Amino acid sequence: MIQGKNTDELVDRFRVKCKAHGLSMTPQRLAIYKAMIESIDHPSAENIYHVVRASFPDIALDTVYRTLSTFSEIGVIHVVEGYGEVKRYDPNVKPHHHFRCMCCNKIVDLYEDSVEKPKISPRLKKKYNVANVKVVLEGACDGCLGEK
Amino acid sequence: MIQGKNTDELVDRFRVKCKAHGLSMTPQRLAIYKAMIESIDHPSAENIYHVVRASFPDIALDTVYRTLSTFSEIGVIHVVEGYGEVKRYDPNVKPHHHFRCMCCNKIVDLYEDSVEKPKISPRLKKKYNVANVKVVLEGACDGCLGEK
DNA sequence: TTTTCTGCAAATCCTTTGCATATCC
DNA sequence: GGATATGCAAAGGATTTGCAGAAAA
Repeated sequence: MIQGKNTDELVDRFRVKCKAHGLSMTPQRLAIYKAMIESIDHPSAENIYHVVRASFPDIALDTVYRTLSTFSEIGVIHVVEGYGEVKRYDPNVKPHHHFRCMCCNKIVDLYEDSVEKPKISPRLKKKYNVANVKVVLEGACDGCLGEK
Repeated sequence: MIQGKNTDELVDRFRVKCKAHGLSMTPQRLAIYKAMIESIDHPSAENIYHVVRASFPDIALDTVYRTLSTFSEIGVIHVVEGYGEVKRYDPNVKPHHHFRCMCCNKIVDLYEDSVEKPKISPRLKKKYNVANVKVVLEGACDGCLGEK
């Protein structure tokens, strides 16, 4: 559950946002959204499918995929870890950060002098045995802006 | 090319690291590694495959996959963006950060009070039209540590 | 000569798509 | 009633695997 929110408030906002984007409110969509906000971990499409099947035995997995994709398009949810991109490799094994162009997916190395490592509380560092910290700036590169 | 490095130095270290891990030095592996360090952007397996085919017309794509996977296991390269994981979704659209357990892939939301946003130079912010900054702490969660 | 790699082909896994029917507004 | 969403089935793309022959130590 999201910090400092309750289900009803979230569902209300969800309805408003769907309407604003001209999306029909179907029981499947509502069930999928509710399953999302009641999830503990950050679920996959398959996870949500299994949860929603309890109330909708006939729902299809591809409906879940389609619906989650729609939701992320209208900003009701976000995709984390695994953007559907192919694997990319980096020969640079020294600590550094990345910029990623949201438009063409170019990735650029950034070094400590331009991006300062975020400060993490010692409590957190210990709690999660933090081995490394990744910072990714997302934006648009020159090439992509030039095209517009 | 990696900041402040030259090819020979990198290749030497590569040879040492392979030997240390008991890996044979094959011409394919050398060609793949060289293609990696000479790459501009962070290449995919397919990208590397196309480059290496210029000198090794018979190399198979799965060899490239296998080799890159081996390289990342011995720490010669890293995987960036797209860890081969399934897509995961987040119902929390407020700005926040993540912890990811490298062992079980659990993802936990972290808020501003425990992870301070990294400072980014205005030059960089402008250059890349930075829309958002993602911070991911990687480590091991309690559950995974307990198992050992 | 023994172990380790490679290429080939096939398999697997995740996700998307086309289409007819059902549902929403 | 017209537009939109769903379920079904099949396709698509990325990555992995089993295996036999080839190359490395």
